[in-house]
Amino acid sequence: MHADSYRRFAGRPRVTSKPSRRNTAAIPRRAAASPGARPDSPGADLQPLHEAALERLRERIVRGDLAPAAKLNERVLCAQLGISRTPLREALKVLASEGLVKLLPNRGAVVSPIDPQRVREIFAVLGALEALAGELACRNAAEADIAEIRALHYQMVAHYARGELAEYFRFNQQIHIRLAEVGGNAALAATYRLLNAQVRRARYFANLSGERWAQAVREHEAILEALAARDAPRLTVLLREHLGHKMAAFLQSFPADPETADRGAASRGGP
Amino acid sequence: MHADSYRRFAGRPRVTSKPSRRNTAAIPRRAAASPGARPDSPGADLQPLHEAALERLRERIVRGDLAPAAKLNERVLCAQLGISRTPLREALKVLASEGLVKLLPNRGAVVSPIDPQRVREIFAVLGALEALAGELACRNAAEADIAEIRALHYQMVAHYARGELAEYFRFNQQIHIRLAEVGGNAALAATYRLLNAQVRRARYFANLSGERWAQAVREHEAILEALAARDAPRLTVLLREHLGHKMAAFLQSFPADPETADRGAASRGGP
DNA sequence: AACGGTTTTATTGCATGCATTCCGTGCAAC
DNA sequence: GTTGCACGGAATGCATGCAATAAAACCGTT
Repeated sequence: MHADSYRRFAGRPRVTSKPSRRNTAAIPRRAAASPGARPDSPGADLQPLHEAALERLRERIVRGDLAPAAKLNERVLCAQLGISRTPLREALKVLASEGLVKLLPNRGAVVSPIDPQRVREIFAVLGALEALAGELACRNAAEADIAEIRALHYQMVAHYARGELAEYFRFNQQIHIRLAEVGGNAALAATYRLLNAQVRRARYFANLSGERWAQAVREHEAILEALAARDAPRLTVLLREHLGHKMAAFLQSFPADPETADRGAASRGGP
Repeated sequence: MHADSYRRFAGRPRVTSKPSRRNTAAIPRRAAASPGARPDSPGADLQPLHEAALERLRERIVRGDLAPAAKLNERVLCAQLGISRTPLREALKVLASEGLVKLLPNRGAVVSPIDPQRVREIFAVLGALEALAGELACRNAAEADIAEIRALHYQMVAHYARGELAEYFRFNQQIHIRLAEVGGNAALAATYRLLNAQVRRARYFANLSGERWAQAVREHEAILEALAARDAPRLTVLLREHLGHKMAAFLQSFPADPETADRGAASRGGP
């Protein structure tokens, strides 16, 4: 990881000199408005520090920058983010409620360790959510939405062709997120994002073989076509298979306890 | 502005080395400035204040004590809970991430208003989750789990027979929660609880007619029997129908104008 | 050297002070 | 009568200080 990624947040090391004006330098305070608004729009509301810290920390955890089980020292994070402990602690509480951080009372916070059993469980829930998402997408998505997903797909394929794993994965995630969004159910999309963030961290532990990677791309291709044809039953099956393969790839790195394996199994039931 | 003098001696020796009891868990009604002894309950556990505040506020919101769209004044809540603003604000941030509270930057927090469209969306997600929960319950629940749900069911029926709506509803909720739990998927249960809490508040807007109430009890009866028989396909259908009826009952009686969200006691003792 | 208990140190949890922002109010201008 | 704006009270956002707690270091005893 290049150190420059953090430079934007280390710009104000002297917060403690005297009671001065509010911190405005370390975390660039951009508009908290809906996507589409320019970050530097004049007159836009500034994002509160606790919210900025939340997003930065969540990003770092999901990206694996902050490794599972890593200790989160408040003082260190404050220095890195250039904020005081109050907004940082507010952010940590939210991350804990999201499941990305574990709070040990009087002993600080750690990044949630990756528990294979828990990952299995989340995969099962994601399976149910994706099935619903697929149905809603087939029914409600605008043609423009599908076109956008197709564009994302081609970008993803381009990165696949170049062997750019990180970029590939980014678009891969975007496709799944958009699929959950275009059905028009915001609560579904939010829930999907929440759970997806928790398993996204596990991707580093799944060794993506060349064959599996190619297969995943083919599966995405089929998913896209089923969506374009608005063939909900077929899309549901494809999504379930795709997720099952993804989980299997993960479980290869984390051997499963056969006794409890079926507890997290993806939902059955024919289309 | 007064330039407050900063004490330079940071290494101030600590006076106390005695194992003094932590502030409290029950959240005292008085200012915690005095470290003096207080006749607190003997079973005082060591729950942090922000966590205790979180649970209390969540309970009050879900129960409707804090009505939808009610303004949450920090100082008032601090006085009610007997804590300072720091842990209170941490709790509010978590409630916001759970969707029970809406934060208006620089303008405070309000209890999330009940948006019929959002409730519909959540019902759809709950449907997908209940379907998965039913399958897992049929497959994995221990006989003791089913017996426990049956016991809850009978208690619920008893309250129905007495016309005790609040108690009936409490057991009703417990049954659904347990159903999500006994399948052994903790992530599913947590997600279900999270979303369920958001729609539970809407129950006051659904006027439960005598006929609908009786029908709901019959539906629960059938659900219980399908679970006892571990008939997953039938259970899935029953759960979906039950949820559909619940949503229909809510949507029928929800006031057309969302501004009528003014029932319930917003805050006792407030101005 | 190992062990139990005590002091030290680092870190968390909470309360509080202060600057900033928002909103209502009153007054002036149109 | 309406609009615009300055002013003031009130509430929020954040930084910081202090107490409480757990881990680490210490130290004498066996």
